[in-house]
Amino acid sequence: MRVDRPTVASHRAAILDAAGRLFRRRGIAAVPVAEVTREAGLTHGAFYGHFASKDALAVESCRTSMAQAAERWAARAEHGRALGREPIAALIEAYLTERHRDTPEEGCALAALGPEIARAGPPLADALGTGVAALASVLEREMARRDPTMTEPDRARIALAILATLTGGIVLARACRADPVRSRAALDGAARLARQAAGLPPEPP
Amino acid sequence: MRVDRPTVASHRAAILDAAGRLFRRRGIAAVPVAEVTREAGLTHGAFYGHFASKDALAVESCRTSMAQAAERWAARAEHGRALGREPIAALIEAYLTERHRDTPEEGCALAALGPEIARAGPPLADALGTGVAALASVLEREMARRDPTMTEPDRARIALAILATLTGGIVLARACRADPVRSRAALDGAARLARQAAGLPPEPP
DNA sequence: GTTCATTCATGATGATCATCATGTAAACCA
DNA sequence: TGGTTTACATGATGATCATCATGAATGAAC
Repeated sequence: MRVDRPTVASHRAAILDAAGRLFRRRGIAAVPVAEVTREAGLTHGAFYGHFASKDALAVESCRTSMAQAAERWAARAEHGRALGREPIAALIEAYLTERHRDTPEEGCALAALGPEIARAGPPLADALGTGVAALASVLEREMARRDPTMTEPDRARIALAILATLTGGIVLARACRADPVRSRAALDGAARLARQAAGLPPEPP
Repeated sequence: MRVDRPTVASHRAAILDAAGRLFRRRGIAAVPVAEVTREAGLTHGAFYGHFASKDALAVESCRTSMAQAAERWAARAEHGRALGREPIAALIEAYLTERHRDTPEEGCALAALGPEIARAGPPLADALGTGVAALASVLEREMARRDPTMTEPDRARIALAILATLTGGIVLARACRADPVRSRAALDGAARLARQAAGLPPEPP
């Protein structure tokens, strides 16, 4: 049963989308190819017509997840600015939420899969590195806009520090999920510190 | 071939030690039981005399890795103080190093396995949660010592913020390992921010 | 409309593992 | 010291997967 071209494209997109969600929720190694295709409305046999291997899917999935995250960040910063909100503060608040902690399948791939992907070989690990650069550059751009006198290395360092605190905040909040008070405090503490790094007042307005 | 009691204990310890290193280096799912026992100088058949299952080993391994880390932190803080160094500053500097980034098998289990373990069921995830509490309490103790007027929730929040930045700093540095300059900047930026969170001067003395 | 290429479903195949079964030799104990 | 228990090695077993092979059905190109 052959299908028309747009349908083929939608099948590929569905596989990629299902993989993005399943991988972030359960880890790449823990998700069988057959489950990804089932979630996409296909059977396992259809898979290798779209991707060369599970590894290739992981690379592509990492790439798109991270690229989408960078776009979302840029859009959220812009949206915040349009509402008179400090863009970086808007990003921080949107990131360090209980919702993000509890729905990794819709969240940041760096926080959900960072260690697993970083352990992988060059093609996959490089995709993550590229994604990290994209996220950092969103933060750097916003900082440059606010304080054009800051040197580029300083901007980079601070952007990465914010990114580390955001990622670590979610990882930590998930790690102590069984203790809701502590988990909540991890989100709050990380958010305050990230605001501090960005030179913003400690309290959300 | 039976072995005497002390040898049995040393075999169990060797399995636990090998598991701790292999799991942190490659991830729990990626390491076969047979490899753990081989690394411990035994064969796969010996395993189930010591642990009920691979899952049980993972729980025990997480427990001991985190407990050892908490002891190491406490000792390092003490050692720093003995040398006239600010204890939290000493912890931060020891944590955010290229060596830690490059040798996960000797490093922090939270940074190496946090997401993978947090996804797991209660017995394993709870072990991580307990470990996080232990690490946080080392930081809280030091902060209480420096500023006894601080409220307990504030201490907890700041301790978790520091922990998030440390963990995130290593995760991030590993994620962009292919770009040495950026990776180094992630370590430096996270270290500065962590010092700031602790109320210390930005520059290492 | 006919032919050809292609997409998907079904059903292998072979590898990798976790776990279990069995035998053996040595430690423990009476 | 002799009988019993036990820790370990070897060698299944069965499950889970990634990947491949085949065939049917249908879009696409002429």
